[in-house]
Amino acid sequence: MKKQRLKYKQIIEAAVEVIAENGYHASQVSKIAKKAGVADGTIYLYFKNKEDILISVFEEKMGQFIEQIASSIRHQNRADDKLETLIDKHFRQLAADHNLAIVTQLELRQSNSEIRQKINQVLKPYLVVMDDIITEGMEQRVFRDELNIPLVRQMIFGTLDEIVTNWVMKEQKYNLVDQVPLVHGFITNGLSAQQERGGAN
Amino acid sequence: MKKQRLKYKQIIEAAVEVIAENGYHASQVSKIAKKAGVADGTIYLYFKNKEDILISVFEEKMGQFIEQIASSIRHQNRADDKLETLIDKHFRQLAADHNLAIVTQLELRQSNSEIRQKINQVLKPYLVVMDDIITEGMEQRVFRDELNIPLVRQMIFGTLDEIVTNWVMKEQKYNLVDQVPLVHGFITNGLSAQQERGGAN
Amino acid sequence: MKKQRLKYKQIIEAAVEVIAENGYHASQVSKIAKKAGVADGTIYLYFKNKEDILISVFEEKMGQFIEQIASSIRHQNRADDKLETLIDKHFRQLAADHNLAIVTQLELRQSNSEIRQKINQVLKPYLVVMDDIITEGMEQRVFRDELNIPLVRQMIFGTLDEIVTNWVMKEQKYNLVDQVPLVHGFITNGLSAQQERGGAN
Amino acid sequence: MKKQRLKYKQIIEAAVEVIAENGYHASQVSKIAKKAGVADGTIYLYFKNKEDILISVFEEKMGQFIEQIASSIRHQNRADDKLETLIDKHFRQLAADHNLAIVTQLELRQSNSEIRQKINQVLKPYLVVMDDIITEGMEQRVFRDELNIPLVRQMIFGTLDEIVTNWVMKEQKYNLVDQVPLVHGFITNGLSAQQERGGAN
DNA sequence: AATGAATGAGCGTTCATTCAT
DNA sequence: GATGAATGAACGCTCATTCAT
Repeated sequence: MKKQRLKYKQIIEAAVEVIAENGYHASQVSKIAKKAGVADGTIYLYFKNKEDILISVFEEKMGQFIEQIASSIRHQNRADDKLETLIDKHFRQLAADHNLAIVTQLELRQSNSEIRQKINQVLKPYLVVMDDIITEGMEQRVFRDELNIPLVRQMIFGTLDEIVTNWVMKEQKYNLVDQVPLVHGFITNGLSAQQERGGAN
Repeated sequence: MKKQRLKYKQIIEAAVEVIAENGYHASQVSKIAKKAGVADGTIYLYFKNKEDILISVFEEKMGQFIEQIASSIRHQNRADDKLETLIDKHFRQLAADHNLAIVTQLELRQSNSEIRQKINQVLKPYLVVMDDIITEGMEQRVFRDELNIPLVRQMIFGTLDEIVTNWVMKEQKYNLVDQVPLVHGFITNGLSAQQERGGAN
Repeated sequence: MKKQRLKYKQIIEAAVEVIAENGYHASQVSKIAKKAGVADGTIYLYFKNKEDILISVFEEKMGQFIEQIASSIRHQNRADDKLETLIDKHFRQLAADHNLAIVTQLELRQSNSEIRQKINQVLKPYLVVMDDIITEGMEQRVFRDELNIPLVRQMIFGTLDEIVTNWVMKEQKYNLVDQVPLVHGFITNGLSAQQERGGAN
Repeated sequence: MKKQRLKYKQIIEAAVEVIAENGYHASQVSKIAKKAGVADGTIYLYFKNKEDILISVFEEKMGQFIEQIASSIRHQNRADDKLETLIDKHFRQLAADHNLAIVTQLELRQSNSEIRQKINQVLKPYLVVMDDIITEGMEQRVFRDELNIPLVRQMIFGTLDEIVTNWVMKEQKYNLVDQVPLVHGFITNGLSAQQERGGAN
């Protein structure tokens, strides 16, 4: 399995297109096979079952997605700069591939909990990247130091994810990357040393 | 239809239980009927079709959910107090009904886009509540005044939603309501008057 | 059962209308009840089951139909005059009640063989009327005398029935009664003393 | 679809048998599949849906039926000879295939109007054959020349159809083909040059 | 007599997966 | 390796009939 890389890739790409075009529930294996230019049975030479296709789509696409972000922040020093880059790359990559955005934000979420568990495994390295930024931010005293890391990471991820999902559902009518500074401001402010309540003095 | 409120409620409750126990895709109408203690056909005296059951579950449960939050903040004045109450009630209500939490955070999201559209309609009043708080916060100068309201609301909703989803997926091992102050702090900080970047050092 | 004649009639009339409007397969008992202005359950105080309604419709309507024809020919003497009257009344009555024509020619034929057997029982007196005309015609030497009565009756009935059915299916665009002389000519010719083959000239 | 002729034929034959044995309404797809020796799903590789099976049965069987009649009369000259052949072949073919006779005369008529419309389309060539004979008969002065062709055709078809239906309903107790001369005599007499009314005496 | 809420059996169709070629 | 015909389990919904009121 997964030997001949070419056909494997073809099927993955076909799956993304088919799911983006037809929606999760109307994406039959036979449609993916047709789009990939192979026979239905051939799919099963490269993937264990339909579930495996979906997870593999996520692995392939998210693997690149995460690596792209990780490598972009590698040479940066300040946690809040890293965070800004992370947000920028997160938005930029999804804005650049509409099909992928549709698939990851809307369609793949219709899969059953078992598949979603596995998808979460794939996301784990991304969460680690976030956790590291938070830790660094606390060390650098860029962020408050009493932060509950998993909680903060959930807040950041939830914020980014919801914004992208809304953008996809609004049929990508506006420019997602334009939102980066606002989002970054919101998050860094939220994480920085606490002011007195109510602020404005 | 929807005449005899009693049986209608019975079926709604049964649906929540069945979906929480079996997962969205394994929730057959016949299972719901059995759990509700009625015949399969009886379901269709109260609901147009299966889809209608699911949407009604959301309407009933989220209707209460939102109303509970809305009425709790009605008598409060400060936007950040309102926000704290909103977060508290949001978490508290889902923490109090584990089945409902599973259904809304995990299972109902597997529905097709048509159902999800309708679910989003039900959520709309909640988003309005949030928008109002943000507007008030700006007027009261509790929040910065140049905020992009829809964007901020997405960030708040995304934050809360992701935290609850994580809590549900972690099988509710910890106390969700305990997280309220941290989350509230994160958000109000994020929204309050901007400090110099990076703050402390 | 069949006690209070009023409601019984109401239901029969409603059934004809419902079947004519909706077609046989879309004529649910509940629709007939609604049109008749009674509760579903009331139907079963007057009829054993749905099948009984359909047969009763046929009994009521065809009873009149046949009686009308029988009484019209009673005072006539010549078999071929009787035949002409029979054809005329047959066409005239169905032309006068479009709903009935639709129901008897098209819709009731979609019933299963069991019901159709019973419908045929209702038709029997009509066939006897035809048989009597044929017998008389032979005695009067208006028709050939070696006729196979059941066969001839089938030919006559088949001829009339097919013509009416075609007229109904053509949505009654032309005048059915206008066809009487031609049909009568065809049949009496067919039944009269045999000429040499190829006939007249 | 309809590729591998063998299985297609198997299913058609199975459908005829199942319908003849069980009646139209008790002929489930699964029964047809079982009788044909294929899986339920296989049916749908060869037919669009159940309706398509029924129409195809009619197309296949009636196609042959009509072609058989058409080719038999092709080399004949006199219209009344052609008519006799038509009646003979009509009766002979249905007498030779009892299942087919049951299906076409009784069961398929229970189908809804949509299917019956399509069945009528299939019959159209047969009606054209009849129309041609009538036209020729008039040209050859074998028949009267003022005939209303569609009406005459309806009378002929109605006659034949009713005779076959009666024979089927009488459970085929007598020999259908024996009736040919009588029926032919009735029709040609009916169509030949008019004698004075009442004829013989 | 009349109601109408409740019942529950019954079936066409889809589609992931297999396997003979 | 590649094919694609064949498989068969699974389920939402309808509607004639009943029966407590």
